[in-house]
Amino acid sequence: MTKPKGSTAKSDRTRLAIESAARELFASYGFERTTVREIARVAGIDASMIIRYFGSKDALFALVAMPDLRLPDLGEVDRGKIGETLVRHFIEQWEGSEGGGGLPILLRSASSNDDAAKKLAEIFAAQVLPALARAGDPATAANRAGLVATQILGLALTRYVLKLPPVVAMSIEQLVDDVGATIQRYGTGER
Amino acid sequence: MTKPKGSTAKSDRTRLAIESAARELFASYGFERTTVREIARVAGIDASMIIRYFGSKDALFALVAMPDLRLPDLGEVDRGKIGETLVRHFIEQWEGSEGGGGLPILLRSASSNDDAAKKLAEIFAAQVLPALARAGDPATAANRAGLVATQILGLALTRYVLKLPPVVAMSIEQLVDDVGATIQRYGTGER
DNA sequence: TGCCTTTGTCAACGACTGTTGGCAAATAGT
DNA sequence: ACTATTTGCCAACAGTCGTTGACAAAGGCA
Repeated sequence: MTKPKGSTAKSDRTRLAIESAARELFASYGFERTTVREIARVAGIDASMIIRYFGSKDALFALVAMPDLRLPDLGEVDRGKIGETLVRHFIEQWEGSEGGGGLPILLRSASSNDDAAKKLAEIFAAQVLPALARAGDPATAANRAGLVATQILGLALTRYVLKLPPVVAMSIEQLVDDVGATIQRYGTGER
Repeated sequence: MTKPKGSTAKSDRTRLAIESAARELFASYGFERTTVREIARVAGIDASMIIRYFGSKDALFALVAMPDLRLPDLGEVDRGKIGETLVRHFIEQWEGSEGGGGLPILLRSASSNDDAAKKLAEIFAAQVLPALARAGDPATAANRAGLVATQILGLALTRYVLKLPPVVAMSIEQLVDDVGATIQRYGTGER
């Protein structure tokens, strides 16, 4: 084993440095184009340490690409402001520090990595779907969650991954207004 | 030079076989995970031929990843059916033969390939933006095109790249209805 | 002090990548 | 039929990838 009994070891700093570098590079370049040597360079240690600490590149990716969307309880927010609430929640998380909670990391790699795509699907099934089940007829929850996914992931893709100029240029408030109205309609099932 | 004067050469069949295999593999696995050896295997020839015919892997990709969206003239369609028209146009193109006109190819690779992302931005600026300029106030065209991009690319991503189950399960008519209403609002600027 | 586990570097492995040059077979032109 | 060009395969290159094992410094504990 590589792990001692306690967690007060001096090596925890290295461990965190590796995780931090991995998060940054995976988010910027995706899984395939991020090399363990580059992660090691940013973390300031040797590439072989990464294997010893985490077992493999895949294991390290699986560890840092576990997004927790931290969705609010939609049963407690104003029925008419579900869309606005959701969009603001996502944007503020993405705009915030440390890679926006891991979802951009997954999104970067999901297009060319089947495991990442599968994990993204699980995230939506496990977090978005149950949250939306409380915001309308549970029988149509999967349908509504799918529509929400097309718009939320499309927003994340164009603004943070592709960086399409007109989408990047828009203010948070405008996005909350325009996209929020769409999510409101998709999420609740209202016409 | 590798190209003779006329185009009646027997080698044109090989050229087309390479392009076809490249389109298929780039669309399925993206630029990074598609190897020239695999393209050659599918095309039934040697890998070195690809370099001789197209110069490099990048050049081949640039050639097959040139989507022409073939957007209809929005100035001639019913003002209230712009969203429906656009969504149906895109879906039918994607659902159709030969990789849906190249946009999925680009989308697969754009997440981890800067050139592909840049080209995708150009496509939208050169094709979607002018088409939408005729469907509302030209001053807000960029803004509206950006919003349309978030929804259209999000739909393509979730249905054809990530293959999220609830999105895949939806019928074309339902997508035209639900997503079409969003595009209608984004594209025309109406509330 | 001496010992043993941990932290780290270094060099190398086998597998893979895009790409190149040489040479056989097929084909076109005359 | 003879020749020159083109089409194709093969072997190999230089580079990079993830991963492994050996071995040197460092630190805790007796």
